[in-house]
Amino acid sequence: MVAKQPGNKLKPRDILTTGDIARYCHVHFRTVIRWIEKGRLNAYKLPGRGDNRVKVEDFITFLKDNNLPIPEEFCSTDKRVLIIDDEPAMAAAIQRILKRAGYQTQIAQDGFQAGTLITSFNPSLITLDLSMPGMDGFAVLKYIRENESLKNIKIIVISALDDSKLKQAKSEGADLCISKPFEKADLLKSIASLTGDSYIEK
Amino acid sequence: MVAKQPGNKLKPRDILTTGDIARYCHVHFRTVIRWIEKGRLNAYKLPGRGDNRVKVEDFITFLKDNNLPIPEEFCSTDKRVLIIDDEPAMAAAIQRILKRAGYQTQIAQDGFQAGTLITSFNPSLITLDLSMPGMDGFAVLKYIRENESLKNIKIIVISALDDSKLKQAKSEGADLCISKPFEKADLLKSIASLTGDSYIEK
DNA sequence: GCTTTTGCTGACATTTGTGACATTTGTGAC
DNA sequence: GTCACAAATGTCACAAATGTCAGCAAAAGC
Repeated sequence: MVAKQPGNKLKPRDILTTGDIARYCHVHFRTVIRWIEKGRLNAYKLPGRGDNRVKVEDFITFLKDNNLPIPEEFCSTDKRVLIIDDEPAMAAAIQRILKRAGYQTQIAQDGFQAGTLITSFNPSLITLDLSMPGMDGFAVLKYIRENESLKNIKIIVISALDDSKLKQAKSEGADLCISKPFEKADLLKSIASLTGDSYIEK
Repeated sequence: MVAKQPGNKLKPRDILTTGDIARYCHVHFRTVIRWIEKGRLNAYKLPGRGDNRVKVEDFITFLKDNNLPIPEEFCSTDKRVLIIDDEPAMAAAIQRILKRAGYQTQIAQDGFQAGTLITSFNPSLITLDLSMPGMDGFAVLKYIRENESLKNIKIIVISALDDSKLKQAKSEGADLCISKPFEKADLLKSIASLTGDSYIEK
């Protein structure tokens, strides 16, 4: 039982070296250093020789900014879905469908939970039930769209409300609306269209 | 700066080992020892084997000197207070008092905002109005206390509710209760007692 | 008392930064 | 098309920093 402390192994790598990035991008690490020097890629330096270290989020930002393909290891961040629904049965149903399709999911049953999870779970997409007691779905829409760090989150409204309300939701920031009851395939297709995944019929 | 509450189970770390620093910096502890040997990082040695120990303030100084990112655990030494209140006037009043006393503040006007801010603003203390339409203050208390990453946040309940409700709040996780209307000094004293700051009468 | 974990040391392997220089790529003019 | 030119990228050798490993002993837990 020597060495190899779990703490040093960083399973989910969140700090990268220039060499790591060179391998991911299939370029020479010298090139990576030049990207850093020119400020294209955000990094910080270790004391000694000045070795560069890059946070994964900075790397992802860099990749997105330059339309580079994102390595699979980091794609998991793109498959996180937050389900906002106060009815446990409905939330569980949505969760089951999404989990089976390979998405990571979390359920929020009220506004406070939704808020904590949206910043800590960091989903790339949320499903939002508009008609929840004690929570104004439209306010959530508005807040997300006006918040710089959240505005890129895709939002699918799932609701039993009438068409005029759904139209309003779209105008206030929802990317898509699905009316209850819905088909499993509809949900998966909608998500796939927003995340850029391909939807495979089963 | 460190809270010394009698009920505080989690002893705040103010002395670090090389292993701790290695984990924080995502570096091998051998490297940390070399930083110490070269005098880049201030440390002292224990008698026996000569184990290195680093004071948190020295570590922070080291991080700042070298522009390294500071782990979140050490950011919480800041005086960040989240004010959860749906009445803009009341929230603004509390904010004014706290700002003048040197605290960083943010206001959440509903549960969703409170949730997003509690994980993104990362406050070390929150003031919570229990009686807010559309949000159950007790549910918020419960959620915070049951959540591993939030449970260390201090909570001051500010409410016009009767004593039995305030007692209930305390039993469900509130550190202190203040009944409306309150004196400015009461609020500041309460906060100071929870954060370990000293309260200076003006 | 015991066992397990953690930290130090020294030797060695690997990675990274730097500078100089070669090669490739993109662009616009002809 | 091709030519010249600039910019980006790759290559190389060297030095320095960092990582790895094994053995040992102290520290921590029980």
